Amino acid sequence: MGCKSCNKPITKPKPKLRRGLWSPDEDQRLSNYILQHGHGCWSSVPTKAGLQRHGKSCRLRWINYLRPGLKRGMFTIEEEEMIIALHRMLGNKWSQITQHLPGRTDNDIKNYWNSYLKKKVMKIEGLEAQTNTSYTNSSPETSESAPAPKESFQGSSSVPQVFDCHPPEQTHQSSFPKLLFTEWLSSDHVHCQNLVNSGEPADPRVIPDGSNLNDALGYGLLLDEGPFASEFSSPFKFENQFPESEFFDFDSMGEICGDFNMTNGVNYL
DNA sequence: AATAGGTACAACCGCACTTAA
DNA sequence: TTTAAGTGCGGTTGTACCTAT
Repeated sequence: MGCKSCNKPITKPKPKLRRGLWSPDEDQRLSNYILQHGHGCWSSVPTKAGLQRHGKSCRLRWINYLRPGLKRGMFTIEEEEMIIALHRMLGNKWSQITQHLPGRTDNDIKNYWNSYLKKKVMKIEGLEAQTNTSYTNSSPETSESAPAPKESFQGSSSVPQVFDCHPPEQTHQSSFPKLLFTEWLSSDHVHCQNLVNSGEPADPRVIPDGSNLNDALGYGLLLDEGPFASEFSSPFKFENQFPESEFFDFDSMGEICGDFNMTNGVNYL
């Protein structure tokens, strides 16, 4: 069978294909080709771009490294918190988590999680387990092996999706102050610096050491009160947790992510 | 200075899904 | 309906770099 998009039969891959790290020259070739012609059928890209690589390898290189608009460098506190929160809800659905972090790739996020965030979350949860034994739902395996929730997201984010969260009674057992996710993020410009610089949250709603968002999302603290509770109309919803009118709005997260564009001077596709 | 261990990042592998013939 | 190729995704591995001993 031929390639769907280029309508040409694809010859079997050449036996001599390069592997391993990409050279600057290869990057340049691939980048030039795709910017001029688009990728079209990935399997034909290497040939047309003059590369001795698998189409799959080209695709990965483009998506994870060469694609315009990628954000390089350290993750911000906001991104970190968002990854933790999303991972708690979605599990290892990196592609879905990536949709809410413009400029980051699933590979970036996956690597960051595996190398750093996972340990951080485990540490936080370990502390929580020590200090508050009532948080039994915060099991380490949730973040460790992170199987996707039974009703986890399937398909694209444009399709209405339902979160399967913890039972609502937990909401009222927590000693932590209640905090809207978007509300918390809206104050990020303030509290993040406070957290980092002073070690004490300026906002009493914010819990130090990055645990506030985890707890808020993990124990159903979000959206049951607060100034923005009535403004949400997103398809995202904690089905078993909130009244009909109270939704968890990822569109708002997207707007917040928009700040990244501005602050980093990066244009995203 | 040498080296072992840890970390971060890039790339590959294999599976599942989609789609066209 | 079947089959084969393309594509996407998550898991894993390889490697360069850093740090502690």
